[in-house]
Amino acid sequence: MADKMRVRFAPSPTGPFHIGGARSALFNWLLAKKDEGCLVLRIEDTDRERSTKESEENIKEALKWLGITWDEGIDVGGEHGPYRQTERLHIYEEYTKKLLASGQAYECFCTDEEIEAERQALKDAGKMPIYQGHCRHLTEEQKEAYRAEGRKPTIRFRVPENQEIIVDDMVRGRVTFDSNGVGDFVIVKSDGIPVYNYAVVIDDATMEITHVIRAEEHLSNTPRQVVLYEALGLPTPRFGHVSLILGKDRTKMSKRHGATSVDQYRKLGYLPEAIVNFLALLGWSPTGEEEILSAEQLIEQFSMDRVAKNPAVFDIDKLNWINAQYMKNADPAMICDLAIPHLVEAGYITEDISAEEKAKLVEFTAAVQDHLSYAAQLTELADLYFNDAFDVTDEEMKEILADETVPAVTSLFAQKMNELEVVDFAAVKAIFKAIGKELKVGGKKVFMPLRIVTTGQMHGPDLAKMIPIIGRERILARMARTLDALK
RNA sequence: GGCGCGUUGGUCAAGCGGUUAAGACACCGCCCUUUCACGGCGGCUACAUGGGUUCGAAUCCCAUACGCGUCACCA
Repeated sequence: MADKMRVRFAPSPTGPFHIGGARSALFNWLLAKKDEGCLVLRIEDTDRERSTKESEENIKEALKWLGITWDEGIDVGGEHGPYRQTERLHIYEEYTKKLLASGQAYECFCTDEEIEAERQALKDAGKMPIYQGHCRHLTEEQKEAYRAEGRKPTIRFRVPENQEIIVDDMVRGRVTFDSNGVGDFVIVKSDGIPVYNYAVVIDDATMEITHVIRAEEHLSNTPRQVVLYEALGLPTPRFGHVSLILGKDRTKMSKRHGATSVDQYRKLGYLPEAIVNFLALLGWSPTGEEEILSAEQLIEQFSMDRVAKNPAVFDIDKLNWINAQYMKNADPAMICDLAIPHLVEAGYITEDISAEEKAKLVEFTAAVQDHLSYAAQLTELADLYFNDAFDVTDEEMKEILADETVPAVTSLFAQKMNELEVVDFAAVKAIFKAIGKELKVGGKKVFMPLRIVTTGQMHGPDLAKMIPIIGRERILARMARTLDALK
């Protein structure tokens, strides 16, 4: 095709922006970037009950945060606007008139109750619960009678019978459906608002979308759309249905599976590059063996024929690992900023933290950032830095402190610390070395007691790094206090 | 229930008729580090089942099982 590729992302603003939506957006974006095509952002807000302005904002913010930019659509404009479905009602109306005039669509006066009863009866009889066409051939008199009753019609599309509907899918291959299994479906609700399956067709066609990349849950809807493209005489785009993202229990990701919105990950202190990297790997795989890939690399390598058919389970361990890779090279001040709300919430600091305290905290962050999967985890290490009043109750720790070498090690440590002019990493490291040498005890017998006595923990970041950050005063006070308590 | 899609290790996955069935995460072990981590090295574990087609099948076909999606005046 000579024309450039035009793809779109068309979320409905009905809740927090889901991680699955982010992946769909990402795939479209990667494809557009790769082919120097155009990504359109359209808002599908025909569900007026559930659509909110906040959700729309949330989606835009999340996309921007992830670095997914759109070339055309809400906010940025373009030649195919407007880009919000509720602002396009007049466009749909034109097409509806044509369909009605040609008899390809008709008014349906059935009530919810009638439809429901019919559906139930069919189900009970073990048949397909599709609309039986009760209103297919109403006369003008019958319609008038219904109107006089106060019934407001919906508009149904007359689905052609005995047709094989073919969807040539970029990821699934050729999928065929029988038109008899579809049933006349509603295209315009009784309030005059078009239904998703209808609006999406007109929008994609009039926006000249060439490739529709979306989640697999839409595959079963596609025959309806194909049949509409044909009826409207509009060009059908290429489809690509990407499989779903599942939770640990192999069902569609939902609240039960923990954090599911982009926002939640952002707040926990995950980095956008890591999320993008992780999402790209969920359902797509690179040719090479390297899995840590920048957006530029992803764009270069991305292609639809490497998109997997099978659904993928969201693996938080892998996300954590990928994020940790990006965290290592990240600016400690930034990580610290991301962690601060969590430190406040955990009660370690208050929001009005001084510049001096903040600087210390950044130092601390720098010392531990290799240990973090995401910024909020800093709270798990925060005791190290903030808690001067820990108690040693753990039996294993007590045992280590009961060793005969401990008194000598601790007192020599205190002495050497006090003699120090500058307390820095090299100096502390030298002290450890000297203690081991002078007392002829192994590394473990030097480090473990001192670690426990100064931090109340058995594991943690490099002690020689931590001591200068916590400071001589506090370190020695902690040690004295702990030793005292054990007597 | 109808229709549709899927099924390679615990997880993500490569594989497109002939491979010792890649790689990554997790897990385990070893090394490095006089602690802890990081890092390095190594190990563990897989083609859902049953029939075909073929000289040869993880790869092609058909059944079965299981999972998921969809059948709204939601998107």
